[in-house]
Amino acid sequence: MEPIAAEHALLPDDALRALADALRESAQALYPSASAEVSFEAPRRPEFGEVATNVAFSLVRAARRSPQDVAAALVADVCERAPRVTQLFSSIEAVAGFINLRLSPSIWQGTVARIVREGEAFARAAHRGVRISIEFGSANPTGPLLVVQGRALSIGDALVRTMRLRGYDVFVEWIINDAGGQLETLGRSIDARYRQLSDPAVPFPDDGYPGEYLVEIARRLHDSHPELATMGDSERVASLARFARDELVAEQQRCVARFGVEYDLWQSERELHETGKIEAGIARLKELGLTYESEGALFFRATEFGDDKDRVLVRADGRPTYFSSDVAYHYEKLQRADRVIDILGPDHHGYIGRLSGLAAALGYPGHLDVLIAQQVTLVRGTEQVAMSKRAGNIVTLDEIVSEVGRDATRFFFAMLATDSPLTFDVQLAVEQSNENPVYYVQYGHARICSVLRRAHAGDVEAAKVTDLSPLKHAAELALARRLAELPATAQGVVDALAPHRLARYARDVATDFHQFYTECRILEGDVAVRHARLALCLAAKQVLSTVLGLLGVAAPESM
RNA sequence: GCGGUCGUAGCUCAAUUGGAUAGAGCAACAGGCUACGAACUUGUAGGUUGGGGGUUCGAGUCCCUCCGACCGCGCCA
Repeated sequence: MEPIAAEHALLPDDALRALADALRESAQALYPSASAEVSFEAPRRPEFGEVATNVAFSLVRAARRSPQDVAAALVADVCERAPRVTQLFSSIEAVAGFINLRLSPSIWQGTVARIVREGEAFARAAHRGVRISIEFGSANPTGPLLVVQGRALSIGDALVRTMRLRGYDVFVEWIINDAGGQLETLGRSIDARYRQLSDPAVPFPDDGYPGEYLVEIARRLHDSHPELATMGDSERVASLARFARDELVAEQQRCVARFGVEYDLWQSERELHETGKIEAGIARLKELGLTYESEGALFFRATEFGDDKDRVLVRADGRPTYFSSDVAYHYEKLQRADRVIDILGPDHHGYIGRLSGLAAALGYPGHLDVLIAQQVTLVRGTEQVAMSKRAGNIVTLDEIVSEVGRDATRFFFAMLATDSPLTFDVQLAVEQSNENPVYYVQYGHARICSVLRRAHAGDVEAAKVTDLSPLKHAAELALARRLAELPATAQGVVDALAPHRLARYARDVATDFHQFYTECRILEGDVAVRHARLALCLAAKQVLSTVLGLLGVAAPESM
C-alpha cells in the first residue's frame, strides 16, 4: 500500500468501514446461509483492544460452531482475502468469540492532523435536510423559573447544539401557557396585591400565587399605569393579568438568555386559540373519526392509541380543554417537522403515552419523542431545601446561577441522564467548587492554552503542518484515540437523545490530556517531537472547546 | 387501586441501545513537582446492580413477580 499523505489520511471510521465490508465478505464465503451483522464498539478493558466486534456471535447459530471458532476462522479468512484492509490494523485477534482490533498508529496520527486542519469544523456533519422541532423549559407564566427548568434548559440546549453540529435543522420552541384558569388565578393574585398597596386589609386569595414577586410587579404597575385606578373591577383584573403575564414572560426570557439558551419561537397558547388553530386540530381528529360526544362534551378516542382513558377536547359548556391545545400545537409541529421532541417536567409522566398516542392518531406514529427531565431535589449539606410554590419558599433558577455560576450549573444539570432523578447539593457545589468536574475540564483547556502561550510562535505554526509520526507514546496515542471519538460521540448523543454523554466525554478528554501532559514533556526535546506534541495540544484544545461549546459552558484561556 | 419513571460502591452518578472481570468523580488511605499551571497525577480499598424467578451463547439492560422511592390518575393548566 502506498504511504498516505496527511491530507488524505484515513480516519478510524474509514478503516473500520473497510474492515466491516471485508468481514461481511468472509462471512458470506464461510457461512453462506447466515447474514453477518458487523458493528463495532469500544471494549471496556484496554487489553481487549481499541475497538472490537461481536460479529462472530451473530453467526454461531448458522455455523453450528463455537463463537471462538467462528471468530478465529473469520480473522484467518479476512487476513488472506483483504490484506490491504488488515494492513490498516496493528493487531487483529480472536478472543472468546470477540474480534479485538488495534488500528495502526498512522490512523490515529491522521486524525490529529485532520482535527488541526479542520478546526471547529471537526465533527460537523453535512446538512442532511432533516427538520427537528424541539420544545423544552416551558413554564406557566405565573412566576419566575425554578431549578427544574434549569435542568430542562441544560439538557435541551445541549441536544439542540449537538443536533445542529450533526447537520439537522433544529427549531427550538417554548410554549407559554397563557390561556385558561391559571391566568385568571394570576389576575386575582396580582389584583389583591395591587389593592393591598392602598388597603393592607384586602385578603389574598386562598389559591393565589403567594410569591413576593407579585407584590413588586403590582407596585410597578401601580406607578406606570395610573389608568388602572379608574377601571371597574373586572376590567382591572383582566388588565392586571395581562400586564403581569407580559412582565413574567419577559422575566423568564431574561433568565433563559442569561442561562445562554436561545429560542426560535415563544409560542403563546392564547394565540393558538385566537388564530383558530385549536379548532383546526379538533377538526382534524373529527375528520379522522377519532372523536365522539358524550354528556355534551367532545371526546378523543385516546384509548385506541394506548392511553388509559379517553380525553375531553371540548367541555360541555363549549370551552376547549388544555388537551385540545396539545392537539393543535403538536399537529402543527408534526406537519412542519420530520421529528418532534418534547422535554417535559417530572409531573408529566402520564403524558408520555398520551402524546405519543396523539402523534400516532394524527398520522405520525413514531415521529414524537417525549423525554421526562426527572425531579431535582435541592439539598444544603444534610438539610433538604423545601420547594413549594404554594408555600412561596421557591428556589429560582436565577438564585442557583448566582450562587453556583452558570458554567457549573449547566454542566452539572447536563451531566446526568435525563430520566435519572438528581440530588443537587448547593453547599457542595459552592464550597467545594474546585472539586466540580466542570473546573477539571476547563482547567484542561486553560492548561493547554498556557502551554501554547509558552511555546514559540514559530513552533505553533509549524505544528499545524508537521509530520505526526513521532506520536508513539501510549499517552499520546490514548489522547489521539479519545479525540477521534468526538464525531461518533456527538452522533450518539443525537441518536439516543442522551446529552449527558457530552459531559462524560469532556471529562475523559481532559483526563487523557492531563495524563499525556504528566508523562510527556511538550516543549522540550527535539524539533520533530515538539512540533508533533504541539499539534496534539492544538487538537485537544479544539475538541475540548467544541464539547464545552455544545454544553453551553465557557472554554477559558486561563482561570 | 390503576398507570408512568426509577432503584448500581459510604455519597453523587456512568455503563456506547443484550457483550468480555459492572466503571468514574467525591470522601478515606499511601505515593509523585528544583518541572510547559499540583484546580494535576500514580496506586490501595470499596459491589450478591433492592429480593426472587424466567428468556439465551451472554442480562445492570428484555419478561414475570414481590419490596421500596417519586410522579400522575379533573369537562385544572
